[in-house]
Amino acid sequence: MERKPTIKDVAKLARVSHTTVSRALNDRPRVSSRTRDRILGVARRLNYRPNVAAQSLKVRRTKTLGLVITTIINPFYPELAQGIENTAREMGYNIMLCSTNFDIDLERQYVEMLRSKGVDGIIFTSTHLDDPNIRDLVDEELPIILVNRRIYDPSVSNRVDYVVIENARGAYMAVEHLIKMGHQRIGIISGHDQSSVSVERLEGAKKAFSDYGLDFPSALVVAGDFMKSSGRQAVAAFSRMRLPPTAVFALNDYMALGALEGFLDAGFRVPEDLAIIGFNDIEMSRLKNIDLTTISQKTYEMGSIAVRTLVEKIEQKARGIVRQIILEPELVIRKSCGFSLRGYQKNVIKKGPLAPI
Amino acid sequence: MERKPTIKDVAKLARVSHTTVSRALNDRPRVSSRTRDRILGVARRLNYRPNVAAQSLKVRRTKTLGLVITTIINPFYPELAQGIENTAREMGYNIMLCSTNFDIDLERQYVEMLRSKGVDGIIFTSTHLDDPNIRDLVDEELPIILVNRRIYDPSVSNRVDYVVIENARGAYMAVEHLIKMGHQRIGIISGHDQSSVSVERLEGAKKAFSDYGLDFPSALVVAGDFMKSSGRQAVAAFSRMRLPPTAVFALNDYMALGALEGFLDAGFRVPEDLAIIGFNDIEMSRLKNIDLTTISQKTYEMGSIAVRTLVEKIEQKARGIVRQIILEPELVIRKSCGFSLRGYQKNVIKKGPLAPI
DNA sequence: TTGACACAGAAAAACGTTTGTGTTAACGTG
DNA sequence: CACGTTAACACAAACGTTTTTCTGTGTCAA
Repeated sequence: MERKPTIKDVAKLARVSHTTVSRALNDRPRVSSRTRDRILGVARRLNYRPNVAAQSLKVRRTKTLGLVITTIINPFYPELAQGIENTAREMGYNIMLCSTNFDIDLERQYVEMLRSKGVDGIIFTSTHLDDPNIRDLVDEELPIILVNRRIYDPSVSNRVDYVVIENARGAYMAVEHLIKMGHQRIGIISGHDQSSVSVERLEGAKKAFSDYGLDFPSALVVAGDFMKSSGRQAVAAFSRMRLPPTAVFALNDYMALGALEGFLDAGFRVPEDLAIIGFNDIEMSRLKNIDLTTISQKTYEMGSIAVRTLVEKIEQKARGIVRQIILEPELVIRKSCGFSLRGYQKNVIKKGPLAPI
Repeated sequence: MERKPTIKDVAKLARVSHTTVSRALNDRPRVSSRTRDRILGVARRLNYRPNVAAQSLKVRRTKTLGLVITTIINPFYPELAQGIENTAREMGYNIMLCSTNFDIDLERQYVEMLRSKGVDGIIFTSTHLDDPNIRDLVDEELPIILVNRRIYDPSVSNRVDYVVIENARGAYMAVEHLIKMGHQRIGIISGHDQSSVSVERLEGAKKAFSDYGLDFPSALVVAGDFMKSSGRQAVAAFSRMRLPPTAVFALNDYMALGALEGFLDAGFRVPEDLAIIGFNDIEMSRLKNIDLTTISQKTYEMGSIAVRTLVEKIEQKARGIVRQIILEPELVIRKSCGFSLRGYQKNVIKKGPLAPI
């Protein structure tokens, strides 16, 4: 296997210095169009491709972005990843995929790898509430953007870009929907407690209860971890309660689907015996025969926006400006809460929040 | 933001030459353990991290693998990607994610990018039957491995590594199951015709029909593209037929689920009125209330094996040896074919293949 | 006719590593 | 005690680019 042609090989054949070749290739001024064409011709003929390692050693950028996620198995992420990858490609960047499996130490290792490999920026979807890895990155001014989750650490939280959904509002809508359907004993399956998503959705839920004059049912909150199996396990916990819930809000769809399975296995009918609502609107939830009522967000868009924002920062156009983008959630009513069964009107008309939202 | 520390900064503080630092860092012989420790200490103190661009410029490897897939949206891929990513990390490699959206020209662009970035090897899951990009790569002896799909081009097919499932056998099992359940008019939703997966599953299906003394129902074959929506569209095609099928074999689960939706929408009951079987056993198929009967394969394993095989090749341990690995499919009986409803025995006992398989 | 000035191009330095070749000093060994 | 060996390290070249600085050649106005 003969060596790959370098810029010098091109130079030799085109009878110019390698400097000139570099200029021609990069469309820089000081080359006549005649020589430029000649050089380009030779380059094509040799099938020349620049050595990116050498380039980035010199210009200190790699046109590569790191993407740090927890696990691509969680069906929320593929759509996000697709939005990220497509947009990155359009903008001339590649994506380095890193999955941390929820392990903050693995996250640290990955961050080190990414920095060592000289990525131009990092997209985080695995942020912990006070993630030390992110704190370091912010301090060192490597461009990063947080997606879906954000960081609360006050020393960095207002210096870092992010794009998230308005989780509190989405959760509010979810719980409100259940309340309007006539439920009072609403179980909640929470998520990983180091995730802002969990905190904010819980907070939104609380506000809904309070606005409707109900006590927050702390006893009905079961800990989950955003994965399907934990939804299933939550069902076991619910069924051991003296007064089990009549409806369940799972902080994400994946757990909601696990819960759905659990309830069906336990002989419940959904929505007749029990209502379930989730959050995210992943593809599974949309399946006929599943038809999970949920809060949707523009996941693909979120990824796409994240990349555009990050690249703007990298390419200096937005240095110094902090961009924190919050997207709108939307209630998607399907069948898992019995809306069509019971009729919205009957239960609702007389039930508005006690105070305006 | 002050410059990142280089090997020379470490050298200066440790009062040795940068050569010695390099040796110490890479655990090479010619350094006394006393100086090694001193150097390591300084490196840690400075938070030194090697510049991978410079390294790979010198040693011509990047410890990075390219992963080329069609689209991560197809739920078959996340599990595969997870297997690939986890194993790669364990072996010290990073993954560069590229999704081609089924566009062979985009695939070419990606391959160029990957080569330019100097990846040590590429994992392909988007292979076309006679993929010119792969042909080129094989000719240039860049280590690659094909996953899930393989290439037929005789000039390369026996020079390239791959790990696939025995598609023909799996499809055989699927069709056999339907035949044993008493079906004769079996519709088939095919996949992308440039994919070996499609060809081989079709072939396996044919053999099943022939072994059981049935004609291959060419008229009942509808073209799909492995995506869910095409499964749905296939239903429309089926329902326009004079003699519609009583059972459907979709070449993958994703299309099977689309078909399932289509049939349910059209008022069919599954499995009572119509049986559906898929291929891949993606997570969606396992959902309660979906319960798609299908052919399963060890997807995560497949990714993991692919990486291990590729890395072996890269690290010279297996240069020259061609490794073509074929995994076993397995029939997973759930509810979409009515097995439990009708009872296997009743229909089957007297129906064996006419000739031994 | 002579500077001034573009212009096209070359030469050389630099990016941060790794590695082959020197160089020195200490240490045996006969 | 002279000589070879080894350990421990330094020097310098090299990897393939980009970029700054330098050089030569026309061209044009004064």
